[in-house]
Amino acid sequence: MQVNVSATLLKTSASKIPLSKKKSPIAAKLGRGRPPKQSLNADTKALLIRSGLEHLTEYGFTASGIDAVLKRAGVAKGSFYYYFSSKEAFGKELIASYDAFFGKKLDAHLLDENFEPLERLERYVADAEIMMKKYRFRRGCLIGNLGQEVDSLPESYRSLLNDVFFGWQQRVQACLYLAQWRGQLAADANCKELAEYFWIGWEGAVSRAKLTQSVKPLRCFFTCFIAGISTSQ
Amino acid sequence: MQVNVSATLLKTSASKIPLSKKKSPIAAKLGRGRPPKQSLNADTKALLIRSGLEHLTEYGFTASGIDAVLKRAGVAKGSFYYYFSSKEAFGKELIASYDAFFGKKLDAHLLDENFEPLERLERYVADAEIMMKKYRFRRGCLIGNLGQEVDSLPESYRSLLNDVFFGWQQRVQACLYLAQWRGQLAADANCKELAEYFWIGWEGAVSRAKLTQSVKPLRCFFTCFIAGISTSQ
DNA sequence: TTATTTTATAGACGATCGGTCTATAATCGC
DNA sequence: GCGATTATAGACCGATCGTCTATAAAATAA
Repeated sequence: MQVNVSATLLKTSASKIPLSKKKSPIAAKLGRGRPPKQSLNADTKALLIRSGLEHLTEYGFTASGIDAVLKRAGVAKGSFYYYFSSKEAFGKELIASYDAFFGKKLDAHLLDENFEPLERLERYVADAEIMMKKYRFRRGCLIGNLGQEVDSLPESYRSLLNDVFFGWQQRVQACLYLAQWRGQLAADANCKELAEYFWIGWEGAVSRAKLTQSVKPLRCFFTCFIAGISTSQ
Repeated sequence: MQVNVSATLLKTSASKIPLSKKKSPIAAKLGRGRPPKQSLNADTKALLIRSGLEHLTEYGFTASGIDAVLKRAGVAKGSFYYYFSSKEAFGKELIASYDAFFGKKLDAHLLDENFEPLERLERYVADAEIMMKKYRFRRGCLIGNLGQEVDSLPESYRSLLNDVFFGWQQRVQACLYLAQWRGQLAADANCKELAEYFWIGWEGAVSRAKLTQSVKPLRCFFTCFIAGISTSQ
């Protein structure tokens, strides 16, 4: 009812004087302003971050428009710029959020004492496979995506992304050291370099899995990676 | 006359906004039309492709605007849409051009009988290092870039990119087979899979080299790759 | 030569979309 | 209650993409 009224008003004013900033005589503008509490919109900011992660893991930063993120979240633009000062700031929060989420996942696998170190890595990879399949190979790695387009991004992103990769690398490195300690990896293996090597190749594998829409690149990578390090003795 | 009419219409509709788009009264627009032959503008189309390659290897497809490509080439828009029906068509020609260029480079190295097969691969990698340094780690691999953003691209691009990768993979595969034939690679090595593995990891390494602006990822990748395949016997 | 067609360039234009900002309303603190 | 704060709706501006017209050199035909 009120909805109809406001729609009519809008249409009228729009057709006649599109630029007029009339104070609408009837303040019955529905939808404007802060909505009633009953909206179970738990946390708009968290919603936006979630939506942003979904979009950016799929399309990257440049190709992701604010509007699309908002639409998926069912939120209006005004809210976005209430919570984030800019797309750049939004991206930084996404990086932090993704890093936190992903770090936890990595730890859950790589510190899992129920399995041998290299098995833990394998289980992480298997988990990633499941997730990629679940999202039909549309979502990749946020950090990998942003890393590829870093030259079109705010320069401040570069070190952020490098730091995230470094954190992941250290986790894998620790895992490899443990394997080495347990004699499951050659004593002369360079765990630091191998950890770096792992992430370099893994990001390539995720990217290729998106392109081919298949788990094959992930498996190819991990199979060869393990074969390569386990026989170097 | 028609010009004036349209201008008038425009002015009317835009009368509200003081954005006077003056049509210069004198049509002495210099530079209009086909330019004199003396312009040694060898081949505008080739120029555009070259400029496009430079841009897209650096920024990818989505982040590269037509205008930027034109500006770098010193060409006006009219020419662009004379040679290419759309940005999508342009991108396809870029892919084809890059594939041709890159295929030649690969062949030059991988078929170079002056070196052993694995040395040839190493020499390709060394060449890539030089090129990345030369362009200050700003230009990556066009196919890798587009592959990463394939979900934001025309769907027709996906198979194109896959095909290009497949062609490169076959070249490396042949090189590995030769190494195997010469006893420089384990007889039971799976050359097909290793060739796939190579490109998966190599693209990851190029991407990371761009991010870190360093050759280290390239070297890390190749060192570990070679170590992994040469000891698997 | 002169007239006509073809080739190629310059850049204005409209539609759309990204990011920012303003207006507005619900809620909170006192 | 009543201002201050919180949070949302959407208008606005500028940039970009692709189309379009105007223009003129070059090629071709008469």
